[in-house]
This record gives sequence, structure tokens and C-alpha cells, in this order.
Amino acid sequence: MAAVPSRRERARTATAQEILATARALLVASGPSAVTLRAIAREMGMTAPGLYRYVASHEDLLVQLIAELYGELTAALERARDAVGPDVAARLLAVSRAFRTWGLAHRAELGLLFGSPLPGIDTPPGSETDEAGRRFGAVFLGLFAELWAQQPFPVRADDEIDPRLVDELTAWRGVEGGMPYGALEVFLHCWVRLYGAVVVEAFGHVGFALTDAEPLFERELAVLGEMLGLPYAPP
Amino acid sequence: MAAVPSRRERARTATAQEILATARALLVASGPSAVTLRAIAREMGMTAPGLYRYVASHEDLLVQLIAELYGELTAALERARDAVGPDVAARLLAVSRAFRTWGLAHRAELGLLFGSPLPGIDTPPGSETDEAGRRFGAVFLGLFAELWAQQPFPVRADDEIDPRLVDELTAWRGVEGGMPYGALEVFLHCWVRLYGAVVVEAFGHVGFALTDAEPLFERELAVLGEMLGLPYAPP
DNA sequence: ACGCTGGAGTGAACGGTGTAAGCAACGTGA
DNA sequence: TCACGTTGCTTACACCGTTCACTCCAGCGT
Repeated sequence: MAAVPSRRERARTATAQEILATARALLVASGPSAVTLRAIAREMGMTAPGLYRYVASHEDLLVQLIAELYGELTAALERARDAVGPDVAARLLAVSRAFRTWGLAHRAELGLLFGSPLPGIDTPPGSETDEAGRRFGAVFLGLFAELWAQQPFPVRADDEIDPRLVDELTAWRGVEGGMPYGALEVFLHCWVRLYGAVVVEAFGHVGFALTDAEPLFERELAVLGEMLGLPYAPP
Repeated sequence: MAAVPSRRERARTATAQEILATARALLVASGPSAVTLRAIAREMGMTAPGLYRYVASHEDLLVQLIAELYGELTAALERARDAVGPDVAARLLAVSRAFRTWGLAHRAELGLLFGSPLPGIDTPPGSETDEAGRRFGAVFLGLFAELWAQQPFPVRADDEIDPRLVDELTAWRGVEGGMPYGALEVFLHCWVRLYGAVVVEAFGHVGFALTDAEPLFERELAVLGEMLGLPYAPP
């Protein structure tokens, strides 16, 4: 790779960046259906077919956008993690709260990342989007592994776990080595519950009873922490 | 209301039904973006403007579709509930499993009901969609109230609960009277976790580790049952 | 039995969308 | 300087939601 990119290359990456930024702006301003090739081009002072020099299709644009949003969310989580001290319990709380905060502040983006998958948008293993999602998960998984190393929480023994689950975890453990099946099970369990707590609120599916689900979310954090043997501290 | 609808009225309701059925078929076949007025009309052998005799707009069509899907899901839950005996614990398990089963078998529909809300689609209180959603929730809430009446589970006292949460629950309790704040809190907690467990799998957000999350789901049911003092029985 | 009314459905049209093909202009390396 | 690859534009096509003017016919009152 050229250490000093040529003038054309600089212009090209700048335009590519501007396309994603404009798409992002349209997304937050008017929802996913507004992130349209023609609208982006209009906003940038060019025409839609010109964008095809940078994106292969509308779908490809959305895939790129999702990858970038994953990156931004991951960065926000890492900032929150590093803003508190090195204590793992505090870091897990901070990262979880940052996830909820980002999701509520960026509902449209959260819908793109964690809502029902749009048909035609698939993220095969190894794709940029898949990798970005993996980096997102690694923030949680890293803290989890650290917690397990420092201060193991109670888990089920291998022979207490549904053998089908063990089978599936085996393949994944190849990648995420180091923790026993029981700990991986607890990790997935925590992910499911954190996902649910954030997404149900952001998508408005506790709205029938609550307008602000923060107390419910904090309660969930407390219960999860208890399961992991962690102290709970209010925000 | 006329006891015997006129010929024209019968034709009208039949067409209205066919529109929704065609929309549904397109949804499951090709995703939400394929449920298009022109495609529905094409499928039915008529032209798009003709549909405007039956739906006010594309958005209105989606709202009607959502209401119908809520109805279908609710019927499936009630069938599952009534298929087991009158035991509340067994019924709660059956209904929860039926929710997951329906969601996995109808991912596109689940996305419409519980995914990120489409902009422009709002369900004001009292709307048909809102009522349909309420009837869906009533299946769970009814069983919960029955359980509370028969065999109360441990809940927090009123003064242990975040006062902001109490405030919000007060308005809702007006509708769902009978249970103390602590029990309502537990109900919402259970809803959040059930929602998360079903949606995270149906939307593919545990796919990084598992292809079949049933063992994880059953584990969650067991933990939830424990919280409610209920025996767990595998499916 | 007749005529009228109102609902069902059509065709054309407008502005929006994604996308393909061909063409003009311009930076870049020989 | 010159050829070339890249960039972006114009044009064009098919599809979308939606409106409007229009035809047609079932069903009603007389």
C-alpha cells in the first residue's frame, strides 16, 4: 500500500466517507426509508448514478453503513469502559449502560444493527459487517473473560448442560477458548438479557406500561450482577 | 348492524380479506419491502388504484396487516394455553414456548410486530393495532394475575421500588388493577426477558455462537420459573 | 319496469426510487 | 504530450405510492 496516497485516492476516500456520513445523517433525520441513493447524491450535490462508482448497490451501501455504525457503537462502549477504573464489575456496568444510552439516543441506527434483518442483507462470516459485529461483541466478551479469570462465578458443570448446547458451543469455543462451557452459557444468557432489555425499550415494546424503562433496566443489571457475584452500584 | 350482510357487503369483506392474505403471502415470500400495493393488486388481478377503495394508504395497509398478525399470534398462544390442563405453571410454559415457536416459524411477521418500528407507522392508544397488541399482552397478563391470586410469588415492597417506576406503574395499574407494584414489576421483568429471548434468536443475534438457541431458551424459562416459584418441566 | 345513485375498478399521469448504458471531462503515468 | 483509467453526468427503463377523471354495473326507490 502507498504510504502517501495520491491526490485521486485522497479524493476518493473523502467522497466515500462523505457518502456514509450523508447516509447516516439521513438515517437519523428521517428513518431508514429515507437513506436513498438519490437523496444522498442530492445532498452531496451530485447525481445518483455517480454514487455507483463508490457503492455496488443500495444494499451494499446499507451494509457499509451498518459496519460503520457497529464501529461507532463499539467505540462508544470502549470509551465508557475506559472512563471508569480498571475494576471489572464497574466496567461491565458502564459498558451495559453505555449500550442502552447509545441505543436510546440512536434508535434508528439500533434498528438497523439489531432489528429484524432486512432481506437481501446478509452478513456471511468474514464479511466486513460480520467482523464489525464481532468486535462489538468482543467488548463484552473481553470483560467477561477478564472477570472469569479474576473471580470465577458459579457455572454449571459440563454434564449438567444440554448436550445439544455443548455441541454448538464446541465450535464457538474454538474461537473463544479459555472458558468452560458453563461460563460460555452464562455469557450468552447475559447477552440475551442485555439485548432484550435495551431493544425492547428502544423499539417501544414496553411502552404499553412505561415511558422510561431505566428503573427496569437498572433492576436487570442488578439481577445480572448478582448472578455473576458482582456488586451493584447505581449510576 | 344488519344480521344478514348484503351481497355487496359480502363481496367487499371478501376482497378486504384477500388483500390482507395477499399482503401476508408477499411478506413471508419476499420480506416487508415486497408488500407493495402494486404487487398485491397484480397478484389479485386488479390495478393498484382499485385497492384505494379498501385501504387509505400503504401505511394503513401495513397497520391492518400488523393488527391481523397480532390476532393470529394471540390465537396461537391461546390455543397453546388451552391445550394443556388448567395448571398455571404449565400454561405459562406452554404460552412462552408457543411465542417462540410462532416467532421462529414466522420471522418476517415477528419483525413487523416486534422489530424496529417503521417510521410513519404509529399506533396511538385506542387504535386497532394498539388494541390487538393489548390483547396479545393480556394472554400473559391474565395468566400472571391468575398465578398471583393462586400462589403469590415473592416481590419487593412498594418502598423498595424506584419511585420513578412507581409513578409510571400507577397510571398503568389503573388499567391492570389488582396486583401490587412489586408484582407488576416482576411481570414487566418477565416480559422483557421473554421478548429478548425470542427476538434475539429470531433476528439472528445469537447466530455468532449458536444456530439453535432452544437450550438457551429453555434455560431462561427455568430461571424465570424459579423466580416465580414455579416447577420447570421440559417440553 | 325504469332510472338514478353510488360503489368498484380502470387508465393516465406525477413525482419518487434503484439501476444500466453510453459519453464527456479530468487526473495520472509513460 | 499523449493514452488511459477514473469520475461523474445524461439518458433511459422499470418499479413504487398516489391522485384524478372516467366507465360500468348492482341495487335502490319510484
